[in-house]
Amino acid sequence: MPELKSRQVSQLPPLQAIRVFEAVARHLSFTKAAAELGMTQAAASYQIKLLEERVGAPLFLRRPRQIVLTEAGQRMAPAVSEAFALLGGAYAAARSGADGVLCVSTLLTFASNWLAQHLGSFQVAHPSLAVRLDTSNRLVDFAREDIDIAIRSGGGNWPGVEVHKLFNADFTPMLSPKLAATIGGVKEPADLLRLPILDPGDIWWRDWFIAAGLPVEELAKRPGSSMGAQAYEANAAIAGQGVAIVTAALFKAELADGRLIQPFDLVGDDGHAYWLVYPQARRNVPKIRAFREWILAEIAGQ
Amino acid sequence: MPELKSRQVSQLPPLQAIRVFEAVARHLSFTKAAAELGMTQAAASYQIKLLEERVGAPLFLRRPRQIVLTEAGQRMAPAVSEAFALLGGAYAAARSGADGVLCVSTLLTFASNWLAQHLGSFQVAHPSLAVRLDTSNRLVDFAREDIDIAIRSGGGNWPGVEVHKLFNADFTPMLSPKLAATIGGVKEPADLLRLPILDPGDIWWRDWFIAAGLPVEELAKRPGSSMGAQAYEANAAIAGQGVAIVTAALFKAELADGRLIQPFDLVGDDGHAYWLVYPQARRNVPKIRAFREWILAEIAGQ
DNA sequence: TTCAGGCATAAGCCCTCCTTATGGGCCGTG
DNA sequence: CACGGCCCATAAGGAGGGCTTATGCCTGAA
Repeated sequence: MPELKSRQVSQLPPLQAIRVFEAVARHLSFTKAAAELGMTQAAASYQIKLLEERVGAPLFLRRPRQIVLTEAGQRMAPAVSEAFALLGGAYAAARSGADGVLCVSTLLTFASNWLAQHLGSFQVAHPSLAVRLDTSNRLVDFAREDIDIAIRSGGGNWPGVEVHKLFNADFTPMLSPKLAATIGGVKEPADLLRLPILDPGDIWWRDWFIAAGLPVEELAKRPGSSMGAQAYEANAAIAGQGVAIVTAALFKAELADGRLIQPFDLVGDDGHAYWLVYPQARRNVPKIRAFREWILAEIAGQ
Repeated sequence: MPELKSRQVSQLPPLQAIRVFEAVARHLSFTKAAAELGMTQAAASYQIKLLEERVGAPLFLRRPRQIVLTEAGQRMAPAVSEAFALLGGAYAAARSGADGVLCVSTLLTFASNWLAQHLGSFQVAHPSLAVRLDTSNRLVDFAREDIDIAIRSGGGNWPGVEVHKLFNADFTPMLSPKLAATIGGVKEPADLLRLPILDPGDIWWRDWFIAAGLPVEELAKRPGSSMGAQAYEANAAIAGQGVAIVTAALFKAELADGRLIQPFDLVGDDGHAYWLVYPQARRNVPKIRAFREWILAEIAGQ
């Protein structure tokens, strides 16, 4: 589409030439401007000549020891300088601004039970980085959502993204000590059958029942009601409403202070895990690197 | 100097990519922006990808039927648009501004005796063009002075410039009728010897004396005092102070109304002429073309 | 289900733009 | 007054950026 091109070219200045012009106008020297721009004096001369032909008038007067702006050049220089300052500012803002806010997409339970307790140390380590949490159970698509990094659970084989395993998504029943006491304590898996089971339709219950040698049919009999997130079911369990099956690693605090107890060492594991995920192409972006290094160290150290 | 280059590149955005970004951000469409810029959709996609890598963050979210700006993109877009508006304005101003003022370097006599009487018709024909006269006898150097077009006298063979002959710089004696009357009229060349001669050192006098068969030695006897411009000597002649040797074409008005008379048809001609001169490279600049066409027509028509 | 619209990607080529090399003009200096 | 230095212009040549063409994928509409 040559006609379009020519139209375009005629109404917009050649940008590289303008960049050179700006520098030359500032230094009033081809040589110095070229040095600033990291090119040779000849290149600067070439670009200015190009621009002068485009504008249709000389922009500089070549005097013996120096150059000065022509009338046309004087008209152009201030606005051009201002425009470049704007561009530089916008660019820097986008760069640092992008570095200044980290958007983390995370699963609800991970956010409330792990991030909430650990994020403080990240913010201490990176005071200039603001973290914006985006809680969602969807599998985030980095091309479609404004997300820098995500916590996902699953098999870990997603294309186009870098993944780091945080911990296995194992699962084991948990309940409040008070509820356990109502039946004189939970000693063996079968004791659970005497208690309400939260979200009995969860595949995890089935797996765990099988592993524990309990009859799976019992699950089907129960009223099924899922709350959609481990954190909610754990809260229900803490409130004494039943037994939840959750990932132990996410409830260390509750286990430690006795709000929940884990009656059996037996944990189920379907091979799923919690993963840190981000686009491969962005692995070296500072804020992403910072978050990755922090979370991996934090997980390893706890 | 690779280190300079890399420094530079890291602190200034890639301009072509930014230009594309601006268009894409405006249209929220790669395809439309590419069309506006006169390139293919693939090229736009390529440039945006490049810029996103440079910025370190995606600038657009690719949604099914459209794209939207990311946070980083939103931060960048307004300033970038503004910067381009500035650049466009500056460029246009330089272009049209340059078209709006025509700087003419002219010889003093030509200015006062020809341009002053004719320029009006040029300004009527080109009301948007302001003419700035720069009177000087120096041979103007277009590279060093802010001059668009010049009137010169001389042989007409200057390198690098376009020349058009206006009229021959011939020369012939002129004097006021009153002065002629003091010796009973000037009938033949020898009569001049009885009158004061203005700037007898002028080479033109010598040439004309030879052509007229007068003794050249007479000239050397006279007190030499040059006024440096034909117009001044002509004024002296009009005032009756002596005989001047000037170019007839420049004094048509004075001859017509009788302030001056040209006693002899004999004119000298050393091959010099008055020329219109401008840089070859700028022959198609509108204002230069306009002035050239006007002055040639004016000269031819009078 | 098919079609159309829109973006991404790969391969390849052209042309821009930069470099090196050289020359000219002007200044200061010995 | 000649010489060297500074600065810009110009020519020739080469490398790589950036564009095009071609193709694929995805999604929403008919």
